[in-house]
Amino acid sequence: MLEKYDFQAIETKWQAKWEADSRFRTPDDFEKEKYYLLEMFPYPSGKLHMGHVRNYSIGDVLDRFLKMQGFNVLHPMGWDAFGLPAENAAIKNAIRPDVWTRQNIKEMRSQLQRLGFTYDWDREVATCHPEYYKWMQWIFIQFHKKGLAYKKKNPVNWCPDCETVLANEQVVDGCCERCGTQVGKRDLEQWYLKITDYADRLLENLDKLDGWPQKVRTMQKNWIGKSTGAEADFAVENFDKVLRIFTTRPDTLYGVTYMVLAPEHPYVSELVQGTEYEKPVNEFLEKLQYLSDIDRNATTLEKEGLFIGRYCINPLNEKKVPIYIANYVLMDYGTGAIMAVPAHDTRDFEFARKYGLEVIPVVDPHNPDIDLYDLKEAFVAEGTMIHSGEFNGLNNTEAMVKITEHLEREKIGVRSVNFRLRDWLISRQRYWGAPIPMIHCEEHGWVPEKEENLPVRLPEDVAFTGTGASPLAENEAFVNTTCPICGKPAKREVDTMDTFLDSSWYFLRYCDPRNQNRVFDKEKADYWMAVDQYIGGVEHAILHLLYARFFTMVLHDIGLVSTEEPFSNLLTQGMVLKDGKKMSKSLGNVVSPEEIISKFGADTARLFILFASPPEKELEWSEKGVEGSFRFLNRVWRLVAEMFPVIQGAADSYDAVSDADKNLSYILNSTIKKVHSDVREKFNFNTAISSIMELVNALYKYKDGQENLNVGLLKHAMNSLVLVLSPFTPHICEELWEGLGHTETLYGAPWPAVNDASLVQESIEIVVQINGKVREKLIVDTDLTEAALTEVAMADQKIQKIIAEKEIVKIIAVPNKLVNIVVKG
RNA sequence: GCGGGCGUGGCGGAAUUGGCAGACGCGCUGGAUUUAGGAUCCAGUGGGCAACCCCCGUGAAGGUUCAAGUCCUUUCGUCCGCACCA
Repeated sequence: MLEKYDFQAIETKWQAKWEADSRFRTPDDFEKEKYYLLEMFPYPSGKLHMGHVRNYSIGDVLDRFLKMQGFNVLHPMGWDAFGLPAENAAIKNAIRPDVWTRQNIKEMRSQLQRLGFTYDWDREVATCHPEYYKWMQWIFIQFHKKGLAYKKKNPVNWCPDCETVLANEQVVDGCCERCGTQVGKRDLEQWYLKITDYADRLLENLDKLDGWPQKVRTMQKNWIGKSTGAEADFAVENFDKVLRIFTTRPDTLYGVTYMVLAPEHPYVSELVQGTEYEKPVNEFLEKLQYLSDIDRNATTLEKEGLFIGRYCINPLNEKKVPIYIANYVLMDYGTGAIMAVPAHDTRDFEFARKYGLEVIPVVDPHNPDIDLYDLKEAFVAEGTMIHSGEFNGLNNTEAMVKITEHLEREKIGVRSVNFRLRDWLISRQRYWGAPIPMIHCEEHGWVPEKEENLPVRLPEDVAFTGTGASPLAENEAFVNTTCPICGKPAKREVDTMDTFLDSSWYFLRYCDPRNQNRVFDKEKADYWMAVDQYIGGVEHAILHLLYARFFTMVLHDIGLVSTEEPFSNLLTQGMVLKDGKKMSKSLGNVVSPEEIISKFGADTARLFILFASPPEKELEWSEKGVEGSFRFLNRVWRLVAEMFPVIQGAADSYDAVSDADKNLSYILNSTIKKVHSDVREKFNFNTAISSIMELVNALYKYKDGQENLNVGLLKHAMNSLVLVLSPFTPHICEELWEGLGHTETLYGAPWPAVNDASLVQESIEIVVQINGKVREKLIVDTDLTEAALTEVAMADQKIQKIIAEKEIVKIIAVPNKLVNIVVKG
């Protein structure tokens, strides 16, 4: 064994050995109990950052730990390799995106290996690889067959900087999620996936995902945004069409005092044509066009509207109400038209106030503090129906049902459900993505490429000018093809897929990554799926996780896999901060993993990251903290090295003779137990590590404080220490394990057994309180009864002194914990 | 505005779920050893007090309880998500 803790030599040695022995390959052993452990795969941007190191260190501890528990663990890694940065690099540095990406993958793969992670590299996938995107295209065609992929012309979010469209989900505060540029609108014909068909299931299943953080479930729930209500038809005076509105409050129909259309509503121009209102309406529309989405959607935006000179008739009470257009009504939700009930809707109330519109209360709160006829704000809570004809006196929630039924009976409305979730726009006007495998034929329209012709390969000779349109459109050899149906000349789709499609099923491909004939084998997928533990950043709470759920459901429905939900348990790890801020180049506070590894080693880097904070919390990077972790590993190293000659040849078994033996044995066994439960049940790696530190402290104390060392106990303690520490810092532990005389590698060695007998203590310290304040601590026999405990406590001199002259009101005794004496006077 | 989380020493963070607040680590103070040390070891380290076996202390205020960091009510601060979704 080496004299000094030479982490560099040790880490290189064991990484090479693991690799040479193929230690991390996972067989499809259907007989064994499986555990599918997955961390979100990275985009190969060039180098790993600390967030990656944290994410993958968490996963690696679990892998190593679970292997020790005997599970067949699938722990794969791959690359989310399509995407814009590669293309930008192509434009900027005149390097091909595939070359750039491959270089980055190579670099990052070697960084991952330098951290000692247990990935099964035989299962590596890269989404930009034709073997992968072939099946991506195949899946797209299956979606198309099921009617879940369609093309539609629509105003779409357009990022002028990235020069591509964005899904609604990729627009953050009206800006491009990636580059922050303000997003505009463009009318384009684009491919969509019908995720809205699955809205209800995506929502309902959330309740079953109890292994997910509540926060993520809530975010998805809000994103899907289901609201139940009714649609109702309002006739328009002197107009042949009816206006259909959507409301979640059909109970307030009698309180309607005006109507509001989205300015883009298709009826608006007809309604004002040739009237004095035409001009102001057009001006209003024009003004609105100049408003970006960001302003248009802000709640702070002053509500503005315009009467358009027309009236419509409330179908329930025949009341004639004016029609407005206003900036707060959106065309792309509901029907683009609302009935306004200012008494019971805050937005309508605000608008009515501004334009002096009538307010009619129809729900009575029975609250003396609220003057229904001089409302200060809209009343939106429950109450009793008033001014509502035959519905008067009902509770308003009952009235909702009754009025909806009435609408349906009279054929003037229907029960209706609306979702905020929109269909997923997946076309991207970019090069570096999977080509959408569709062909346009003059005669047959859009036709999928024949499956036997997949993949539709990305051509390599493409010019990147950086100007708007899809680069593939310039490549005639790519564009010109023949119709799969009639064989006549036809043109390929030149847009590529949103990269979120690639990452929506990669976890399924890992189950059978080299399959040439099928997307994946069902038996293998059924064995491995669902992912037992998924780990990644919370920034993917909505997009990626929702899309992946959607894909898995569709693939389930097609019969490709039995699982409907892909991820049973989800852990969202916190960010890595420096000086309280997110590490970023612009702030200049980035700590590079490489630097830490070369200075302290991978084990220290992993240990610090796991020790400094629980995984789901933010982690504050601390150079001093890293040094502390390094110090601890050195302390372990010296301890084992010093004990090695002492315990050499001893058996790994012992009788605890002295009190010190018993004490050490107790600490040892409770540490093994605690590390197990901290890791397995709670992912509390920080407390697991701190208890190992306590064990090391106890071992130092034991060895320095004893005349007669119990060598069997020490041998067992050293072996156990190395075992329980190994998931966190595998390299040093392998080296120590070897030094302790083991010939098999530590990876996959069984977890040490807990000796329950050692955990039973003869005596225990209890606390004696007077009126809830600790006054004395006593060592007593374990498991004393309440009566016996009380007796011991009362007999104590100090306690006697304090309670003398006082009246004892009550005594509470909790075995093995405390006695509380309540006194008066 | 709505929804969710979080407030504990100088710092990162513990506390078997109502039972000794501050584990473990960082930092700091003193000492030992060393030619030297940013190495190692020992002791101390929430505040107050000359001192204690005393008093105070988990953002603030109130409550429940023999007992509250933990439960309830109110409130302040902070972070995150959604944000005119009818």
